[in-house]
Amino acid sequence: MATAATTRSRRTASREERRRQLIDATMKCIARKGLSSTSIGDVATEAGLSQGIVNLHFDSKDNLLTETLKTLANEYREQFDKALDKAGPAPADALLALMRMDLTPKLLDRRKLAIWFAFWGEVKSRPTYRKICDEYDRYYDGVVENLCREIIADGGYEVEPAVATEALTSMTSGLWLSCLVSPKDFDRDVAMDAIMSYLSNVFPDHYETTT
Amino acid sequence: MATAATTRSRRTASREERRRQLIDATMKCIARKGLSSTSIGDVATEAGLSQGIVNLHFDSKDNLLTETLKTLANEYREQFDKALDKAGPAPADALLALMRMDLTPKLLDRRKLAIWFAFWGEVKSRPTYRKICDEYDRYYDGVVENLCREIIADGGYEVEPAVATEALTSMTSGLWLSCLVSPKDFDRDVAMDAIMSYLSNVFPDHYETTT
DNA sequence: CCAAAGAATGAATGAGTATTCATTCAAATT
DNA sequence: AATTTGAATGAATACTCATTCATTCTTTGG
Repeated sequence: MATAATTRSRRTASREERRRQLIDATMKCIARKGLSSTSIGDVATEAGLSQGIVNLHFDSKDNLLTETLKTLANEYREQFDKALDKAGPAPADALLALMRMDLTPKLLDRRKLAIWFAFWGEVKSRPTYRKICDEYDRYYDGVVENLCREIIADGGYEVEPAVATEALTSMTSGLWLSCLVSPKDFDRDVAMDAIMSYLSNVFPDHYETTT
Repeated sequence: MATAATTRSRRTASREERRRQLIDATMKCIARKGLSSTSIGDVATEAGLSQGIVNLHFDSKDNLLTETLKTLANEYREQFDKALDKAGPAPADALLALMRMDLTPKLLDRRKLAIWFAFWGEVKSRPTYRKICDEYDRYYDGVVENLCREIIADGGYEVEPAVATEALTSMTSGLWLSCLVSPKDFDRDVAMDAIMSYLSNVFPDHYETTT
């Protein structure tokens, strides 16, 4: 017992703990190697566990990936709701807070983006992925559209709420792509300015130009 | 034409013909089954040819995929250049033509989008893909930025050319995602309105509001 | 302290797949 | 026709990888 000092972390963990640990490992692998070359063995190794562990807790690789996507989407939603909560009651403030959130370093991190795009890349051929993404998107769009509607009513602007919503939400996901593909050129401030150029020109009374 | 191999007359085709045929088959497979479950055998079957054909013409699967991405990017660039050519000399017209092109049914087709996103999904883990995408993007951004610069100078607008460019190009790729994930809800007219809401508010003298 | 239950292992299995290459075939050349 | 050239085939090879499961290890409750 010379090596008694090595307090190996508990060999057994609760079901939820292990699932979460494996999902984290899956995300790391996808970010590093891509979805197409992430094997169940890679995930187990990344988690420091054995071959069979994934099927023990998730039954299949397919299921593991679906659960990973759900977790990713839930994490985003938590950020989203938290941003809404923190923002003041004014719709203009809330909308700005949501836009800022999308460019938060925590989210706008190439590893995280890589995972989102990995799943989006399979959306067409995997209806399950599409449904998950669609369901969450619908929620975000609803919130943004309501905010836009209030701002438009308040300011007497011409634009349709649905149109402004589409413009803003598209812009943020497009900025993500830009960050993923051209990390060298990508500038968070320019990205935020791009969003502000929309807000301050379409909703001028709510977002004064500071220039 | 169910399969490309309808012309059974010639068993042998020129090198370039076969390569193109195989790339087309690859695109179809990626759109249908996704990148991760497209095998070299699938591609050969889709092309109506035999197992070994891909490695005969492309040496490796990796190379086939890289060449497929290059072809996809070239096709986009052709559309881009053609749209620029057709548009009048006025920068505002040229910019509008480019935006319209991005929403052309020919490009905004879920099968095509699925291929783009499939490659973007692997960008982080495959430097080659990233380089190809980045290189083309740089070209488009340059053209759009020059158009924006001229429009801004002409209209005396406040916005930075780089900022307007980021806003517009991000919006179009974001709209693509929207079409891929929520095809039911996606509306081409709303998408075009979203772009117009930017143009007509940021460059009001160049894009009059028609409402 | 001892079972019983549950968690984790890791070797074995079998399906799938990229790549190779000896052979077959069609067209061009002599 | 006979020969040469290059395209195409498809069976064989040498992998990788998801899944299974008998066994081993930990914890817990009596």
